[in-house]
Amino acid sequence: MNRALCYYQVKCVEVTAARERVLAAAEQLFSAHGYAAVTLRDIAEALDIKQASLYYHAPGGKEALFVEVTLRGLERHRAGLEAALRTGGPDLSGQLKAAARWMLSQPPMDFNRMMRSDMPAISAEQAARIRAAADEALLTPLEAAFEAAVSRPHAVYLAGAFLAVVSAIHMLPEAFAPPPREEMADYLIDVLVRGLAS
Amino acid sequence: MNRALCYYQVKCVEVTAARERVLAAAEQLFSAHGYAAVTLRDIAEALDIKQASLYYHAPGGKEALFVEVTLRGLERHRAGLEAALRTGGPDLSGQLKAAARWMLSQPPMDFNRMMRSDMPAISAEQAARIRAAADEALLTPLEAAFEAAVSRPHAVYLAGAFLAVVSAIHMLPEAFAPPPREEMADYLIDVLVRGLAS
DNA sequence: GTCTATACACTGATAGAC
DNA sequence: GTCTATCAGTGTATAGAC
Repeated sequence: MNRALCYYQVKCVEVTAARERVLAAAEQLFSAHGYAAVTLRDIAEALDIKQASLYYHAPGGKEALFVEVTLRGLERHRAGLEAALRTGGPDLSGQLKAAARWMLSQPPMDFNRMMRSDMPAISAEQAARIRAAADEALLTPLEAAFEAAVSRPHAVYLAGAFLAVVSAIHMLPEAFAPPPREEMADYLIDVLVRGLAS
Repeated sequence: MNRALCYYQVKCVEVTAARERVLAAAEQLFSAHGYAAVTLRDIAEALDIKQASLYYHAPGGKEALFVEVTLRGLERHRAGLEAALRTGGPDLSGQLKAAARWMLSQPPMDFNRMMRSDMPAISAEQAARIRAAADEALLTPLEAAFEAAVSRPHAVYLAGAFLAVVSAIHMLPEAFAPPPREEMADYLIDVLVRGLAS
């Protein structure tokens, strides 16, 4: 992407490495606080550069930067989530625990906030792209896993509930999460699979 | 509150009624899109007045307005949630379904976004007040209900998971929620209580 | 690649007329 | 109660030096 900036291989390495720092900082801040709450100065400050310098790496401006890192993050989520579900073992419980571990290893994504606060703030076309990517990256693979494991209608509800709970665990403030978040997730997955009374 | 504005009873009625409109519009917008994403002009536009006119009803400005409607909303949630849990019947399932119905009847609150995006944008003291109110209004009553019904550790995890799922259902875009949200909530509560295999 | 300087729009907030 | 007018501060974005 944006290979136009890279004329020689040796140069390209440097360019993409520097650009990576920008994208990573932007992704971290956007995913943590949302599009409206994060300013370009916040991102620049995290990189210890000035706001205007961001335009060298992200000539498209704030919205394009947000869309790029969000789509990138969703694509990474899709790949990691599908891999986790595939390698999590034959039973649903193990698959879900692997999926939760994967999600907890990534920068937290607040899908509710993305849909209700971030999407209305950007152009309709870009919002539609992100919506579709989020659907394919998160809901679809989880829905398939539930569908394959339990004979129940509305597997998509279960996928959505799973996503909501894991996201909520991920976004707990540090003060509220002294036990590892993975343990919380495992605990709640056991409840989901076996029921409260077990 | 702010009774200083009311000198006569007859005047007071008008004042509080007009003020109510402002608070309701502010609460709706803030709770839907978050503190940073909503401008005073957005609120004024929803009321069909000019931005400066808001300062008659909310002399404290944007942050004070946000804190007031948020605390008000949380207090309403606390009262309604406790009532629902009390009147939901003897079994946990009925209590949770009543609680979900209550929450779905209210303007949706995105607690994750509140904690991660809205709180950092306001003063630390006000943020602490809201955090404490949210804890007491939502987590505490639900935790007590789980604790009373099932002999399990970590009832607070279950309370948090319940909140996350109901909030997520509440915030689904209309396009994704043709079946009544109450049915989704009931479905997922049944899964929670009885387990996936049932 | 990063900087300074700056243009321009938007936002929160105040003052004062009606 | 609501308005117009206005201001300072902030945010995005561009131009150009180094």
